[in-house]
Amino acid sequence: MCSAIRRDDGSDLTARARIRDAAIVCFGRHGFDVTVRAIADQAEVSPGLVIHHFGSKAGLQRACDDHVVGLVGALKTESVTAHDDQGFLRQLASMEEYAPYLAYILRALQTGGPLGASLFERMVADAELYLAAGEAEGTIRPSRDPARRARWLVAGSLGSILMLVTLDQGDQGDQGIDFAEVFREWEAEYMLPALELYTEGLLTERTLLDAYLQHTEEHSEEAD
Amino acid sequence: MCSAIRRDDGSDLTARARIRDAAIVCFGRHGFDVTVRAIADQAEVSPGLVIHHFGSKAGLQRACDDHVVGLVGALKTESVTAHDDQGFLRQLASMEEYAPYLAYILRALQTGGPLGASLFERMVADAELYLAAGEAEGTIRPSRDPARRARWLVAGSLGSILMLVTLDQGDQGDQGIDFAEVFREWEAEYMLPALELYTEGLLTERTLLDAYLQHTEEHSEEAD
DNA sequence: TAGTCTATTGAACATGTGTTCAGCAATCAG
DNA sequence: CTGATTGCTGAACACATGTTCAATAGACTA
Repeated sequence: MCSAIRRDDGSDLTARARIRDAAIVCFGRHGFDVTVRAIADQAEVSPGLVIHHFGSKAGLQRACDDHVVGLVGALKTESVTAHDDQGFLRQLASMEEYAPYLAYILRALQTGGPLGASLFERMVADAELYLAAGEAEGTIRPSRDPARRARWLVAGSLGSILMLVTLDQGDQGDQGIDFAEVFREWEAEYMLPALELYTEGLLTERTLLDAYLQHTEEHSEEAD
Repeated sequence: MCSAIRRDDGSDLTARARIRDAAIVCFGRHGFDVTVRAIADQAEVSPGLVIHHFGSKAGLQRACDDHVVGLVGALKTESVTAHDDQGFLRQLASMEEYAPYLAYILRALQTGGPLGASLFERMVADAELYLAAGEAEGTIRPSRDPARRARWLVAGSLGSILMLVTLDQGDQGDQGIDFAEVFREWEAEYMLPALELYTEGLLTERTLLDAYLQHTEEHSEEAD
């Protein structure tokens, strides 16, 4: 019935699971335009079987999305981390075996679509919680609009990582990117300016902020 | 010889130029996977002529890249703007007729490749100049590493815009995105948290920054 | 051992896409 | 008007890719 047979190469996964995992690897490495045949090769399986199990390439991608969100949910609940706004991605990057999932997630964020959007919203919500906690214990400055600040921070740090990965590495030949290495490099390059900005700010005067606050205040009065 | 004939619809461009412009529009709207047939339709021209003029689809994209960098260079020299780190993109967005080029540029940044990388470096260089000028006149705080700060700021703001555009809008049907509108929305959403962060910072204590500075100092001593 | 069932194959099909090429029409020289 | 040059067409070709399906192999039941 179920062919979860132990195989010669040591893997003991159902063919269905093997195909899904191979697809996650391929999608992450080469983007969502990889051919079904390439995925089938990676899974050491015929192209027909891929369709047989998932109905279509779109169905396969949906299965991958579902598997990834499930995995992300498990990771989140099991470890109450979220130590900073990139904590979750960092956690993934630190574990060698999760590299394919990280690549898949970054690809989803880069491409857009429902998975990317939902993951983004999730990270925004986490960041908001974390910032609120920091604010409560006095390490984070209060904001006039905490929700938007959280979105802005996540979009900025996530977008910057994505941008740097995209511009630096080309297609990287045929092997995946070492994301642990990427995060190390990112830290070496940008930890200093980020901390500088976060503790000391960028502007010496309040004029721009005050002008903006006054400007919006006037507009909200007009709306009354 | 040159068939720059005035046409019925009012355009007086060479077919070559018309194809190039159509390609920029299509690449920007739908990404670099658009078919040459779609481009040919947009240019009201046969698919064969596209290849005849540019040799291949890759050649066409190269021509588009060249045209865009030329246009960017012209814009930069003619107006000595760069009023903030996104000044250049904003300038493009403010001019209705440049919308296709803006879309093309964002697509190039999102996809990676030589054009995206070179544009990014260009913006980093501009931001560095602008920040140095602000530092000289006292409105911008000095940094321990101005070059990296400029990169970090550009990657963050550019990446965030790209991220928001990507996640919000799907393929947007068949018409392009109104980038002037996008920037307006972006401003309404994130101007406040950005200004807050830039003037007041995020952290209340210097402990993280000081710890990092001490940590790197120790490491540089080890290197001696 | 024979039979059945199901996971799996791999060749074939339909479609989409980049590219080619023989020919057409329009312009211009004589 | 004739001939020629040239920009241009659109049908055809080669190939890649998602998908189908008849045939196969391998495991389990009796």
